[in-house]
Amino acid sequence: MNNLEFAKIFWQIAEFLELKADNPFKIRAYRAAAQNIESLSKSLEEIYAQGGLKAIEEIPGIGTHIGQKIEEQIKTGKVSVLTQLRKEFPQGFLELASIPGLGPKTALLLKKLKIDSLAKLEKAAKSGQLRDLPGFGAKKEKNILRGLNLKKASHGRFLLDEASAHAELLVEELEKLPEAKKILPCGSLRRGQETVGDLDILVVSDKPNIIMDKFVKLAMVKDILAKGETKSSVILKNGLPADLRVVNEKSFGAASHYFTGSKAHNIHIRQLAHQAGWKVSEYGIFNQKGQQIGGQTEADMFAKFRLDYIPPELREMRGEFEAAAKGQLPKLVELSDIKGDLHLHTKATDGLNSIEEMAEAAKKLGYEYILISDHTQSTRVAGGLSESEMLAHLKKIKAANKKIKGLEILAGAEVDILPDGSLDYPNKILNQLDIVIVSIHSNFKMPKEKMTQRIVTALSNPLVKIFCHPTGRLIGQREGYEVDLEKVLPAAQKYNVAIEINAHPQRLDLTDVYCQRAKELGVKMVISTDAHSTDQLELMKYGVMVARRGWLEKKDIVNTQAVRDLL
DNA sequence: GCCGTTTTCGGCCCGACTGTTTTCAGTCG
Ligand SMILES: Nc1nc2c(ncn2[C@H]2C[C@H](O)[C@@H](COP(=O)(O)OP(=O)(O)OP(=O)(O)O)O2)c(=O)[nH]1
Ligand SMILES: [Mg+2]
Ligand SMILES: [Mg+2]
Ligand SMILES: [Zn+2]
Repeated sequence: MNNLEFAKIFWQIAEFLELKADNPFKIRAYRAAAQNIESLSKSLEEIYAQGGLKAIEEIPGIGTHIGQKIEEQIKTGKVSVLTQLRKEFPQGFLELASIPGLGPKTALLLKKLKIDSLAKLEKAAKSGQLRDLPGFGAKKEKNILRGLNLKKASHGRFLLDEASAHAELLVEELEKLPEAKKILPCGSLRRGQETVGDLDILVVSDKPNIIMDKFVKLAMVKDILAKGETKSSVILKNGLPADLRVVNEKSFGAASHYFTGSKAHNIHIRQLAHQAGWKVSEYGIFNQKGQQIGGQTEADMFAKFRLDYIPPELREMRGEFEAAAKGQLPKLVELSDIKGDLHLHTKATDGLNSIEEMAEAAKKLGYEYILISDHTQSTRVAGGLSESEMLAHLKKIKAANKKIKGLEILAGAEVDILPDGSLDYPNKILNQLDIVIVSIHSNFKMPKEKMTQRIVTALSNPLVKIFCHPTGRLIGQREGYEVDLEKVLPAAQKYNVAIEINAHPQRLDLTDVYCQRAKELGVKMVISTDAHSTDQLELMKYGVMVARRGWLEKKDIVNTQAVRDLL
């Protein structure tokens, strides 16, 4: 069982306990444990195999009880508490609480009335059965119907590029309002999380009512969920929800910190405030008399606690406070550090543009080099090149490199790793390439052991320099193949192969927590776009975000180096 | 259920919006 599956056990236990109106702090404890398990870069199974229950209990947020449940799952394949809870609730009941605006209290009430599925709820609401319940009324009943519709129409989480694009559009609209003095997109988007649930936009203004009135009337707004004088929530026409928060200038720092999150990070800084005899809210840092003593700038939110500034991408409760207190935060890699793109395609295979077009676009980004890396023969669906076609393609790349000044065009290929771990071309072809990058495009459904061996075998070829999109996952479409990164990463280190952070918003592969692990193991990383067209070269920023979330610095990233120092 | 440079017991972040209330509960950020 992988860590995400372990985490899911505890997310579910938390959910069930909430629906039983159990102790809220116990529920929070389960959620904290789930969150921390998702942040681990080593598998619980492996931690357990190496250090037993004791090692498991050293994980933050995991104590004797949750530790025992992990042990039970490993030993017996189930957690009896969860099995029991599942029996207490009818199938489909959990879905009720996923309706926006309908929480655990209401769900519990509905259960008593035997309304325990979405269909039954809809029927009850439509026939006016809910309005007479205690604490209910006609409006609440209508809101439940609206919530049902919202859930049906819900798009789920959004990829980073679509969320970013809509944030930019929304910011453009808000910039037209003279009452808006500052506008800052916050939330998971600012933290560079791989998917985004909603936009969280902060505005500074002394005229919050005017901002709110104009905000909810914007053409891009489809539905208004709530509207107050400091906070409003809407759904945009593309289905993306957006929250707007308006504060005074003097609260800008505290509010941007609050609204950027993460929630767990926020709670921690509020606990630090408590220890110092202060209080932190989105309005500032306050002393016991209630006077504001800080929080006008975001930097001050850290400085007041003797912490170095923690960049948004690190605010995930993954050790950032300890590092900031000791002055040991990494100096994170930046987009402007990137000197080239080492994974791109042309119309020789499944790309849209020519070598020259890709090169010109790369020059416009200020790059020093690119690697043309088209597909190889086994990847037929992508127009993979036969040996002779590749040799001809090579000549074209070399010719383009001669022709185009101010950019080094390196000749490479994204060589398929065959099921037995051998490569799609013999070494006599690979020898002629400047840089060989490799990846898996077929036979995804191998057992973990075999897949791991397949990859390690490929990486052991001394001509191989980069392993691309190492897990093969496509966000929202398919899980990655089963692979033991605890073996692949050390192999990459041993054979001096760099691991790719694929910057495509649907891949973002390797993920942040494994980037951190790779760094620990001394593995070099490279950030590449896998661009299939000139405009996709600009996806680099999303890969940089992943690297930053993985605590990586310029020196950890191969393509921040000059071309002569590459690999 | 977790956790401890004041604690191994008694805390656990703080505030906005809505609908139903006549002072607050529920839900959410
Ligand atoms: N202090 C505190 N802050 C919270 C809480 N819930 C949310 N926040 C803050 C931190 C979040 O990053 C920010 C925006 O909330 P969201 O629900 O939109 O979460 P976020 O953007 O992190 O993730 P998302 O991708 O939208 O699911 O508000 C909370 O319970 N307490
Ligand atoms: Mg959000
Ligand atoms: Mg939000
Ligand atoms: Zn590719």
